[in-house]
Amino acid sequence: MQKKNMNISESEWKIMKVLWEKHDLTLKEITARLPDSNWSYTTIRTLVTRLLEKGAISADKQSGNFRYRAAVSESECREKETSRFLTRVFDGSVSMLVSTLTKDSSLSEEEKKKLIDLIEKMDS
Amino acid sequence: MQKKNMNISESEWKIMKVLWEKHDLTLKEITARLPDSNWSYTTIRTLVTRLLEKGAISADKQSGNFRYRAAVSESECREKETSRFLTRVFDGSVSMLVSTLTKDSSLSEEEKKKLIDLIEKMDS
DNA sequence: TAATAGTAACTACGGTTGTAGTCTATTTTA
DNA sequence: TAAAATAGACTACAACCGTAGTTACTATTA
Repeated sequence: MQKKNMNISESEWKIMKVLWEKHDLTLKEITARLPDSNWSYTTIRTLVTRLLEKGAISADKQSGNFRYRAAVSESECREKETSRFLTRVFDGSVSMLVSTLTKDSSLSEEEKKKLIDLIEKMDS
Repeated sequence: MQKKNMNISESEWKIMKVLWEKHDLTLKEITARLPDSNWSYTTIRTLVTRLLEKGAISADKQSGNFRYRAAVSESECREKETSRFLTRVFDGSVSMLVSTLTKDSSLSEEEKKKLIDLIEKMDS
């Protein structure tokens, strides 16, 4: 509905990820794609309902059961979340964020290469 | 108290930032350093109390009023938040995050330079 | 058609967060 | 010393979040 400044909670993000990967899924299919969550069926339903209320996803019942699909794009949500996060934690300073990222020991060599690649391309 | 997996909310972050910048402040001094917030005195007090309960800050009353100081470091909090954020939004992929950052048009030339600098130094 | 099972809707409930008021104790000032 | 200001403790309350149960509807199957 509103779509502006919508807030997707941590649990809801997991649902969104499923629907970004593949859309027009039924609740059952969503559930099947969340094997690592120990959520009950009703919990997943509640999350889906809340996302519907927020306008983050839409429901469509052509035949049989409702099929749900993301109504907002992954990149859009990522950008918004990143922006909020950046402001809250790093006062909007990208370089401080990246500085923290590079300090993180869990950064693999491969990731580092990708990073460098990205930055190099960005400047061109 | 607990210190592990403590969650600092958006509003609470603003308090923490003040106390990271300068410690041993009284409530009044904290308030004075939050000119952009329209919080009432009691709101700030509530936030400070909650941070105390969470163990994120400590209070000390040597003489006169309580003086508050951060009990957790800024870098520690930033790392934790970054890690949580990265997992939630980017499935832990640093390169996807950086990719999103570089797409952000609000990135200044100066920031870009800093970024490149950071990455170059990181690899050495 | 009646029982069963799956789906959707409604309800629940404690914890967190944003935001702030009131009451009480202490300190300062007239 | 009495009044006023200040600080701290306790209380409030709605929205949001994590998690899930119960009820009602619908479709399938015996």
